[in-house]
Amino acid sequence: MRLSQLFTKTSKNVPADETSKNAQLLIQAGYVYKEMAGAYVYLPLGLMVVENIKKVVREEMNAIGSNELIMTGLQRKDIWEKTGRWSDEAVDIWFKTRLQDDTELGLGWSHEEPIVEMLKQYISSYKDLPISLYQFQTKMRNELRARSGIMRGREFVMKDMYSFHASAEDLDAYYDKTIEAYKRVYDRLGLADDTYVTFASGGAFTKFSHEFQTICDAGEDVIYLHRGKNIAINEEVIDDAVKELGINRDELEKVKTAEVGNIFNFGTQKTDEMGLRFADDSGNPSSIYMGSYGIGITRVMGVIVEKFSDDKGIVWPEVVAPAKVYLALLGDAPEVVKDADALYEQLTRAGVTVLYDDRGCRPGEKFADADLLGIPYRVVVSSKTHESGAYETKGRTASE
RNA sequence: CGGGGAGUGGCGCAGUCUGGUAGCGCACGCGGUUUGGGACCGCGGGGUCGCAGGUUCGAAUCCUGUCUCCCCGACCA
Repeated sequence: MRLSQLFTKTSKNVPADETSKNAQLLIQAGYVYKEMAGAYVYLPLGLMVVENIKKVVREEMNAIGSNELIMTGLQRKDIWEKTGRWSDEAVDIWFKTRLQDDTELGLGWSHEEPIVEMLKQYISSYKDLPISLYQFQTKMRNELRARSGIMRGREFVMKDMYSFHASAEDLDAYYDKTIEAYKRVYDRLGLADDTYVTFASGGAFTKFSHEFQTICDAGEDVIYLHRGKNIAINEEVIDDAVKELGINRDELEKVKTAEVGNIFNFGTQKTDEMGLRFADDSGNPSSIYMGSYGIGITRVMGVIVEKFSDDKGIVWPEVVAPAKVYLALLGDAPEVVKDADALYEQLTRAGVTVLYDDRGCRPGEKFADADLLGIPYRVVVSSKTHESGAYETKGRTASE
């Protein structure tokens, strides 16, 4: 992409009404625009990052046999009433609205109930199981207080996956498979070193659910960690977990984290409540086992910015960066422009993503923007490089 | 929802205490000089001070109400 054609620009001033690092840097660099508290526009560069994260997640979910779909943002009241989760007492973050004929609707904050309802039409026999489905959805949650920039919004992009099984064993096996897939996701996103599979509350069928927690000062969670044994426990279940796992609490280190993913074993509770069943090999109706697995895509983006930045700006891991190379054209000498144009084309043809800074601004501004934007590699094309016949390249974090 | 802070050109701020009809930096436009780490000089455009009401000859400034934003807490299937 040519920067001369990009409508956003970087700013020297950071917004005063944001104190979180991720929001400041993302707004300053032109990745996001704040529409209101907890709701951000993903501008062209920001969208590229979101899509890059989604690509990694998509590949790993596909690899464990899940099917992608997109469900609706509008949701039916009657479906959620079946599990008692329509009421504001049960779920206090609902955005609700109504049709012109006064029919009440909800804006999706999760899709467990709707997907179970939908599957009644597609699952009838054990031959139809197991099934795993996922989507990237904009979730709407009426949080009391939005905060931490894009890390906790009222509207955010989430990957949610749901799996359905004929037996508890089959669900357990898939649950474990998903844990491994999630590990690969965070590994590819550059977060592996600081991300822990964490025991947490909320399992309906098992004692604990699992969360993926990334060490991050801007996070909202606290976990207890044993780096050596690779054990992590959310503060909310620390007493139970210590007992259950037979470990000494004193050996655990207390750290602040951000929840970047979670997985739930629902057992047959939800499918039973909603009447989703299958015929086993004897033709008898049987309960279906369900798992639910989430990754906050935009939150992950925020966490990455929080963790990977320096005094000059963002330092994106290569897989998520909006481009791999920042091509800085210095000066406007025709032969130099020709060099840069040619290199841009050559790299693009070779499948290397490039932000081509063909703007008429001064070198210092281009270097500063390259750093602020956090592009992994910078290539300079100038009259000097035209003379020498060699381009200058530099890694984002390399010193001059 | 409780506590604290803040709303003044697109962004960052000063001015508010001690009312007299708005200023600076960035950004933007024009001209010129520049051109390897966010250049410099000159000229210029853009706000009526979150919104509503009140006090006053006169309100960004005082009073009342209200909306919004940020931080801490509570909350977070």
